[in-house]
Amino acid sequence: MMQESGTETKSNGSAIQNGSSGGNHLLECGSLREGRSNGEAPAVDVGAADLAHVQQQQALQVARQLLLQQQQQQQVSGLKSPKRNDKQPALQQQQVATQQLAFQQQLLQMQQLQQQHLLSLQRQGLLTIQPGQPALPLQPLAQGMIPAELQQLWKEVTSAHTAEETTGNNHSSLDLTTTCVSSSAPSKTSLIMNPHASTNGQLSVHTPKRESLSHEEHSHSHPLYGHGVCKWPGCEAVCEDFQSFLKHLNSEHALDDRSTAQCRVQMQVVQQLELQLAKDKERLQAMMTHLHVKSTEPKAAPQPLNLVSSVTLSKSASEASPQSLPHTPTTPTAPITPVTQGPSVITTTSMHTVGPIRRRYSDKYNVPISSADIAQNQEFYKNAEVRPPFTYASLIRQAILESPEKQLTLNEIYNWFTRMFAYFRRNAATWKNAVRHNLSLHKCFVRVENVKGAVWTVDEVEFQKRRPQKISGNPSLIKNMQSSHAYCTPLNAALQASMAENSIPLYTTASMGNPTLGNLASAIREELNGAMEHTNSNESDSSPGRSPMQAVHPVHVKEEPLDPEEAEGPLSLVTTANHSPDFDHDRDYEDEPVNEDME
DNA sequence: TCGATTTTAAACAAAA
DNA sequence: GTTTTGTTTAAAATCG
Repeated sequence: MMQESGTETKSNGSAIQNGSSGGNHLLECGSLREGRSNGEAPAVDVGAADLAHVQQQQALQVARQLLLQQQQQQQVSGLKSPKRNDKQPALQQQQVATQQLAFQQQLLQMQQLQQQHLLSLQRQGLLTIQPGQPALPLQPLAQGMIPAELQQLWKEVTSAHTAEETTGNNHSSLDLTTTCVSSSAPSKTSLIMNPHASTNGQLSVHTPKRESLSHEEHSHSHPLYGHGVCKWPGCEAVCEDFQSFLKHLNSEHALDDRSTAQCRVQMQVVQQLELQLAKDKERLQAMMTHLHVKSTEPKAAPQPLNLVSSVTLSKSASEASPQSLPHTPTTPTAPITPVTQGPSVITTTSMHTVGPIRRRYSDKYNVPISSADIAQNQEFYKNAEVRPPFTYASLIRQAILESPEKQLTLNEIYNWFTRMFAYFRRNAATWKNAVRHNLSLHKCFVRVENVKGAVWTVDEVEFQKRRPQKISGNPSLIKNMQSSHAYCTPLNAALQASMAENSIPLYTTASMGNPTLGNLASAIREELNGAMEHTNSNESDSSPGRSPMQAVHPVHVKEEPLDPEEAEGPLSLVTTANHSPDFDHDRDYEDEPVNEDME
């Protein structure tokens, strides 16, 4: 009973209080982050140099353990002698040579496994090798595993072996601090295997602080254990408790070729992600520089470019959530709608300083084109409390057309709004009133008495009746539209590639996996093609502008008049929507009370 | 400047 | 009686 009624018509203040976005948004945030932390796109916050260094350390660590393990095995199998020392240099040398050979073979195996895995990743689109990069990271075991390094490593290991023997320390537990201390590389300290790792062969760099974690804490913070599942790459074995997890680790992920290779692969994955992130950051900076974007906070919440130049937050939104935008950490990506009205200065605060600004008709021609655009924008608006640059009528229509039966109740329309747009998770009183108002105002929305009650449908004919002549007669708009169409594709491709390269979960699971988005994509293609068709019929029949799109996504071209109403944005679509709007992928919102019973 | 359109606010009534 | 739904009016803002 907390719906907008009562508070709705009084002031925004109460509506703001009723707004669900705050808490829900945090939930989204958590969910998203968790999704990302599940392996696909780990948050890497170290510099490339640091990462490389750590990886190098880890590589050395792997190799050390391989050797130590071999040595131990040999000792256990009878090679060890109580008095084996310098008195038998020839025998030892022979052993050393054998071990070195085996060691190199192991390295080779690891390298091959690693390359296979990377190839696999590349095939899956999880990794993309840039043209400037080598086709595959063929450098031996990542960085530094050159022959000289191997020799150095071998010296370390053998010296450790000797030290172990001389100290009489022949128990099976390996303490690599000893190794490091006694090695010729004193800088490589702090490589301590934790108690768990010492038994399971887990490779990790632990700080003393980490070492001091209690068992309880550790069980909660172990990066390979979470939600009762082993998070070892490709494992996902269910472990009821931490103890069973440890057992599982020891049994299934012991120190062997496979585990070490997987470790190496993981390192490579992280490295690739880091490299990609760095490249994309650089790319973003260059783009923003090129667009004269003033941004002192590159990590600030991304903003849809079109929203600043063409459409920005409404007055109520600005007043209601003056800090919502910069505090939107979950935005996976900004809409890639291009700016078509000249260079605009985009700042992180501009949206709040502009005051009441409304959409322009020209937004129609700023709409993104490709499915990736739609998907990305969808994701953006789902997570960022940014006002979508679409009219209420367009949104309502889209909501209805997405429904399986092309009809929705008012409450279902409400839910669609809140589900698809974070912006509409607050100020419910305002926008719900607007929705109702639009439903009543526009003739294209037809109320139908149903068995369950009243539902709303869309009268497409009526919808498209409205002022079709306006667009075709405006050369500037047409030009905008075409130019937009022309250059937003590479933008989208770039983003899509970037997302794919980084295997951002949002992209793969939510955007691409959501049938609604595909529906939106096809719908907008239709709309655009219709617009282009219309445009071209008025100007010239040659249609170079749309050819790229159609080459990739041949769609039906609708001969339909465009009207400002439907043309306000990506969601104002002449759609043949036929997908079920069951938002299985939107579980972030499904459990929100706001969706079931708005405020 | 003007007309068209959209958004926002508000009042009101009917239905659930 | 309360809430939801639906209608209508009005004003402000935006854009061509």
